[in-house]
Amino acid sequence: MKINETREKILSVADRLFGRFGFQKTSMDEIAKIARKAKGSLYYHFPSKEDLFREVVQNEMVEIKSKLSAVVSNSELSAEGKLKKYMLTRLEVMQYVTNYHETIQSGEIDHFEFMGDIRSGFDVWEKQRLISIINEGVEREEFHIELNTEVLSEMFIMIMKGLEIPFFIQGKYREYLPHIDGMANIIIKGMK
Amino acid sequence: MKINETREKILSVADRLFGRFGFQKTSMDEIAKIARKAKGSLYYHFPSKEDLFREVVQNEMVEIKSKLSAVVSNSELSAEGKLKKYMLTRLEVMQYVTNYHETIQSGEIDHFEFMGDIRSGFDVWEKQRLISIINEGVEREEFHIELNTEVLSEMFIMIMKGLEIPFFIQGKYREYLPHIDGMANIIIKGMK
DNA sequence: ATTTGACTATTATTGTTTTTCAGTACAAAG
DNA sequence: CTTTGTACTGAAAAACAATAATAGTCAAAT
Repeated sequence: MKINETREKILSVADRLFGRFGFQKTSMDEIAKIARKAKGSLYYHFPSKEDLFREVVQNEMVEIKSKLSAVVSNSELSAEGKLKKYMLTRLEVMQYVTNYHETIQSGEIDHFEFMGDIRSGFDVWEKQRLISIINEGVEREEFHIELNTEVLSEMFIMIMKGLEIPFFIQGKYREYLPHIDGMANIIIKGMK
Repeated sequence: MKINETREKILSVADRLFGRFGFQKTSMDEIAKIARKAKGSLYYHFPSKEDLFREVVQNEMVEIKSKLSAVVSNSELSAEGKLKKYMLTRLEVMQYVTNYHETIQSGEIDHFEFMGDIRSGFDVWEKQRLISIINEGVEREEFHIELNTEVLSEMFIMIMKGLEIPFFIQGKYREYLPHIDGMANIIIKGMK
């Protein structure tokens, strides 16, 4: 078995278990056992449990960005379509990145400092994508905005972040979902 | 000392202590001691600790509704002005109703069933006020909405609720506040 | 270079004892 | 009618100690 296969196996099992039981209630022994690897192997590939968790979360982040990038670069969509699709995709994809949310749910958000780094890194990334969509809309004369593009994208992020908690933590995904499109419509109409 | 003075004294001390330490970590003995009343007096006026807490929360609810009602019935404001002021006032006033938030913060939201009643009662109340503002705006031809008034007010509530968590639990009041007005502007512009 | 499983020091869990606390009872007094 | 103080109970929580689980190491094997 090649080195990468072991690594990937560990990561995939860790992803599943962390996602199901959270960081605390998943032991390295359990990961090792289910991945059919010796615990020593885990520590050969990852310096610590926290580092393994970080890598799992980072992989989920790559997944999120990839899905959202596909929306941003979809040339078949208008700027308006991109904004709407972005919101929907974000909500959808966030529902499945369980490890990313685990730290938020478990009270101590800042227990891992790297979560702060990842989060703020994503904030910067997301802001740039939204700015790019909005600018595209302005260039194509789809949007006629009065506010600063930067402020506008911050607003969008604020609303989307605000929705994360009722959607996932409080489990109102199904309850709220039907309104997302109408909400996006209002906001976008306000930019026309 | 009149009967109501004792009652009020107990309520005011309970409000302070519950707000500071939460329901669990505030004892009836402590309330009695600080209010300079005998514990028997507390149970003469309130059947149980939970009932006392309920009354404290209900009082906060009255406070919230009173502040928001003032906005809704302020004849000097346009419908647009009312919507903006409503959002700002709601965020502002929520910051100080600590007991109302206590149950949200402490994980078990539905620990007290009466909280659910109070919350959903407020939801109904709030929806009606927003509908009334929006209808007023439509009548005065300030707004030209395409969506159902009811759905629109739900949207507003959704956004405002979404903001509660980052604002109070995650303490981003100061960080987000400057953007509220711009956000309200966009949404309102989308209704014109 | 990788993988392994026994080994240790630390942390978490469990079970037990002690203390705290909600709620009651009541006699006395304003 | 309202308030007080004291004493009480049963149930829940805090403190503590014994036990088990687990993060991380390492020497030997592949």
